[in-house]
Amino acid sequence: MTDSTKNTDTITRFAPSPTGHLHIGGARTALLCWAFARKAGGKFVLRIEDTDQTRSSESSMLGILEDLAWLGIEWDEGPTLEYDGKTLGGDPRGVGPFFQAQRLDLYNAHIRQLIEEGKAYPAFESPEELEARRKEAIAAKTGYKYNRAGLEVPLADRIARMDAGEPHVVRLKMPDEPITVYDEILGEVTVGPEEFDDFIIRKRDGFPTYHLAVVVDDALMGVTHVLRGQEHLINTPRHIALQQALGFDTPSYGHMPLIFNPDGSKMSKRDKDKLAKKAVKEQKIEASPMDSVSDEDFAAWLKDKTRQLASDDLIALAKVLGITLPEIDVEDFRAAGYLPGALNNYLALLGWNPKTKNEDGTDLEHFDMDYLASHFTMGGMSKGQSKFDRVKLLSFNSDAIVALTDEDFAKLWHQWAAQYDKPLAQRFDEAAMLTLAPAVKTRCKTLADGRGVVGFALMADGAIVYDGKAVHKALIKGDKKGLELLIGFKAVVEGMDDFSPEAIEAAVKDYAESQGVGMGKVAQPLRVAATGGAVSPPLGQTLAILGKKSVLARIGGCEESVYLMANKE
RNA sequence: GGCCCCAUCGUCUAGCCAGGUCCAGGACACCAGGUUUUCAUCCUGGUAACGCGGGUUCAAAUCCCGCUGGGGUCACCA
Repeated sequence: MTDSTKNTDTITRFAPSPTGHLHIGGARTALLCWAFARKAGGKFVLRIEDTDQTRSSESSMLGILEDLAWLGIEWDEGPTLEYDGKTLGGDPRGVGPFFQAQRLDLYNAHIRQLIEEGKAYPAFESPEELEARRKEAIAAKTGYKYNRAGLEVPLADRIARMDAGEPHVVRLKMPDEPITVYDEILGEVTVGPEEFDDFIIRKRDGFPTYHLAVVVDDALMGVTHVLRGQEHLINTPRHIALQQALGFDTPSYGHMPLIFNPDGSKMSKRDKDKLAKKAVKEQKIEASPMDSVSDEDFAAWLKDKTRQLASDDLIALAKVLGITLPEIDVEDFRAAGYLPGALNNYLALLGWNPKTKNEDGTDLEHFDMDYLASHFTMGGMSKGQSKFDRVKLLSFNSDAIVALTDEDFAKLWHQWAAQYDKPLAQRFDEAAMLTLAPAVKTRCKTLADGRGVVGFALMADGAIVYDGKAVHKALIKGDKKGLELLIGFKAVVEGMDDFSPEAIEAAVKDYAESQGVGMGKVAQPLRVAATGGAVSPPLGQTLAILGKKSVLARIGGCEESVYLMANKE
C-alpha cells in the first residue's frame, strides 16, 4: 500500500460533487480549507466526487473549477485548469487521479481487503426489500436499522456469490462501542453504537459510496485536516470506524456552522425556482413565455413543487417577469457584479472572526486573501449557524468598489459588461469608463448597478423622457426661470472647444456668476435637460460623457418638452 | 420521534475557555443632524441584545443543570 499517510505536511481538500453550480456555502468551505492550508504552509487539494453516476456531469465540474479560480481560491493539486495565464492543479506527488470515478480499482482493493478480514461483508437484499422493512419499522414507530441479515450467510458463500456476479452491496461491520470525534471547532462529540448500522460502502452499481471513497481518498492523498459543513458531523464516526478498519490515521476534523437565508430557511438552489413560481402565479401567466419550454412542461413545472426549471430557462423567465432571482451560486454573484474580494471577505467573516481591532478601536472586518491566508485559525470559528445578509455583503462590495483605483474599476467594469451587459460594453469602451469611474464608483454597490448611474447616456437623444416633477421644479418654478438660464447656457456650450468635465464645471460656474445666481440654479436645469431627471453624477461628468453635440440636442429637446407641458396646462 | 450540534442588538459578531475593568464593544441596516450644484460618497450623533428558570460564588454574558428555541442527521445522495 502507499505510505503517503506518513506525509506530515498539512494538507486540506475541497471535494465537491459535480451535480450543479458551486453553491455559496461550498465556496466558503473551499475558501477556509484554502486559507487553513496556506496559513500552515501546506497544500490545498481539489478532488471531484463523481461517484453518483446519475447526477454528475462534466459541465458542472468545469463550472466549479471556473468559479473557484474566479474567486482566487487556487488549488495546488487536482484537475488542471488554465486560468488567467496560470495553471491550477496538477499531481506533483502522484496521488491522483482526482476524479473518484477513475479510482474504482483503488476502492475495490480496499473493499476486498475489508471483506477478507471479515470487517465488511456483501449483502444480497434488494433495495425494494429493504425499503419495505424500513416502512414497517416506521409504521411500528421503531427506529429502522439494518438487521445484519447478510451476516447469516457463511463468509465463504458470500464471497463466492459475490465473485459469481450476483447483485449485492457491501456493508461495513460497525464496531459495538461508542465513537468519539475530536472536533477542532465543536470539541468532543461522542455517539453510541445504537446510532449506527452496518452502512453500505459499495453500491449495487459497483461504485463506492461517499463514505468509503472519502476515507480512502483522504488517506491516500495524505489529507491531514478535514474542514467541512456541520451536516457531516454525524458521518464522522462512520468515517473513523472505516479508518480504523482500514488501518488509516484519523485526520483532524473541523465542522463549520451552516449558512441560512435571513428567514431561517436553508439556502438552496430551489430558492430561485420558488420565487419564480410565486411570481408566475401572482402575474397569472399560464402559457410558457419561453421558447425553450413548452406550454405543457411549463404547466407541469408550475404545479409540481419539486420540479425545477433549467438554469438558463429560469434566467429567461425572470427577465420576462421582471424579477431578480436571489443569488445562490457563485456564478449568480459574479453575474450580479460582485467583486471576488468582497465576496470572499464577507464569506470568511460569516462564521469566522479575526478577533482583531483596527487602530481606531473598531473591529477588523475588511481584509483580503493575503490576510486570510496568514491569519486563519479554526479557533476563530463560531459554532452557531448564521444567516446570509445580502445587505451587508452589498455594503462590503460597495466598499471594495470605492477602494478600487479608477483604472482598476474601469477595467473590471468593462470586463463585466463584456460578459453580462453587451450594450453597455459597446456604448462605453474602457477609456470612456475611466472617465466615468469617479462618478460611478460611489454610486453603485455592484458592477451591475453602474448601468443605472449612466442609464441616461444609453438612451438616444430624442428618446429622453422628461420627468414632469423635475422639469417643473428646475425649469418652470421660481423668479429667474430655469428655462431662461438653460437657453442662455446653450450659447456657452456652443462656444466651448474643451468639453472636459473640468471645463464644463468652470463654464457653469462662470455663467452662474455672470447671471448672479447660485450654481444650483444653472446646474439643475442642465441636469434635467441632459438626463430627464433631477438625479445624476456631477454635472461636468454627466455632460462630458454625452458630448457637446448630444448635450445641445438634449437642451433643444428639453425646451420643446417644456413648451408642450406648458400648453397642456 | 431517536441521536447530535448550537444560543449576545433586526443581522454578522467581540467579550465566555483563565467569573469582577461589561448598566456589554464593533460592523451592516435603521433614525436624526452636517458637508455637497442633484443623487451618492463622506462626517457626527442616536435607537437596539446577554432566550427562560434554577443553582455555584462576595460577584455570572462568562461555570453547572433543566427548559425553551433554532439547526443537523437518520439513503444502494454527497
